[in-house]
Amino acid sequence: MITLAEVQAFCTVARAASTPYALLQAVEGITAAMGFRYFALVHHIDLLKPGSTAVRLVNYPRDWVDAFEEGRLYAADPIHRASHTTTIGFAWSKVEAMISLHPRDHAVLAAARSAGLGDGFTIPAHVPGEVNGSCSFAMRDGEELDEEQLPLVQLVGSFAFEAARKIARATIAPIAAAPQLTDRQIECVALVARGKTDWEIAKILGVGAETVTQHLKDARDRYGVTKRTMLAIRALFDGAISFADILR
Amino acid sequence: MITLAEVQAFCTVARAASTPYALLQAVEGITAAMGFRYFALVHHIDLLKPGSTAVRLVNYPRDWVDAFEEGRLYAADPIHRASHTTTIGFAWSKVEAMISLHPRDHAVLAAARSAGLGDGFTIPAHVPGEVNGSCSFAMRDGEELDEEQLPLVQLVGSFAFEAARKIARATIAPIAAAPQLTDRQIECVALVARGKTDWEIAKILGVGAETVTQHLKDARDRYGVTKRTMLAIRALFDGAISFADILR
DNA sequence: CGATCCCTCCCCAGTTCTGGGGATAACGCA
DNA sequence: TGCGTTATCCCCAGAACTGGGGAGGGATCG
Repeated sequence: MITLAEVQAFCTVARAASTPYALLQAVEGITAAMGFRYFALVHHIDLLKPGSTAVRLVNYPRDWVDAFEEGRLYAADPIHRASHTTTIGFAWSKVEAMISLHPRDHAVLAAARSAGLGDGFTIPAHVPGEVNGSCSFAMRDGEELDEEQLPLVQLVGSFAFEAARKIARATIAPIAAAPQLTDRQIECVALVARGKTDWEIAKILGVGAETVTQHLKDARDRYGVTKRTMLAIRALFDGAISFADILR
Repeated sequence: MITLAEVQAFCTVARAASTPYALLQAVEGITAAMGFRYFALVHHIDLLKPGSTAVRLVNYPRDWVDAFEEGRLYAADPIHRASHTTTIGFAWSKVEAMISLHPRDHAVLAAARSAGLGDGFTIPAHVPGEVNGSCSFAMRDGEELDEEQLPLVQLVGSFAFEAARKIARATIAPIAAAPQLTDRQIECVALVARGKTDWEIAKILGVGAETVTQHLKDARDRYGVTKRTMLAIRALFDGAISFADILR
């Protein structure tokens, strides 16, 4: 059982780490201290792509890492997908309650188990405009999570990811600086995201159709995209609009 | 000084809270126990807009709340802006090191102080595709933060926000059960979400353009939508595709 | 075996979007 | 006062999407 003091000590060390290796050692130590066997501190993108400088600190079983990269699961992995739906850590056993699992997902989970991974706990790490990431800790197959300890595990995960992010920040290019849309542009984009045509949006806002077309033209320019679909999704991603605005 | 056990107890209570009022009471209790005076658990959007299902639990001084809403600071507030750049909590005194402050921002901070707010600690809460949010705790002006305690404060903030998010979600009528798309349909939708045209998708997948058009036609039918933008967003919402699939 | 689903391809007519050009007026800021 | 930003409106041509229709082949399941 780990103590709060140990977590704070880890936090201090992690914050001070200036190289991935230094952080890796600190994470290795705390992982064992928390009773876990494996950890994975990653951004959810293709980590093998040349030129990638994303966060990647992993000690998962070799077989599973290979299978994961083989299958390009960065985005598709059910644990990662589940981490996109919450702000706090969750046990892997709860994933079924968080997202709907495709048969393919069950296959992924089974493959992870057969590679030696047991239950685990994943802490999401999102920053608007940056690639999503997460910090996971896992047991060997057959071992059980210590529920009591999970809040501290969550703290460790958050600190570890932020430390890794700080180290990588110098080299990670943000997806793109989130441009600021005007109020009117946001209103138009929100309605686009609801599947409205320019003409319908114009009726709703009480302006001319040409005006709406112009607002959307400007908004596309700001994001540097050429399709209204991309516009809606980018606006969603950085929080200019939200699902709550769109779906009812 | 609060203990980990108290945090865990709060977590249990918060998780069980099914109404904003129940959560409010729990947050009030823990705020005092942590030695803070004020809290603000909010989404960074216009909280007065009718029909909003956003999170909003606040006990800031009345003057400041009014000034805040008057100035529509939801996304412009320097504390909120700073919270958009990190995954872990931060003391307000560190904001200058996180973002560049305009004279306007200094005015905002001065106004908050003169309304009675002292130093504070803010925990960001981001979920891709949702409005950004945060949970802040603040002292009276003149009092000092207890550095030792901040990790626990961060935990409390995370749990509180997630609990509020859960309650806010429950008030939204559940969306129609997610239809299952075929593999090919999902591939097409993922590329649509990246702003590709049918012709481009056809080239990427190595099939005829008519085939892609057909897959997207079928996918729209399954979701009961008529626009590819809606299709992409619905698929995003229920996890058929993810932001990581789209943005790199 | 038949039924059902999935993937593939095709045609067509009408609607909608996109990227070029324009323009005017109002507002705040320096 | 001038400059930038925002919001509003207008025209046009070509590209893209949408909703109808139809059709063949393969896999799976009862």
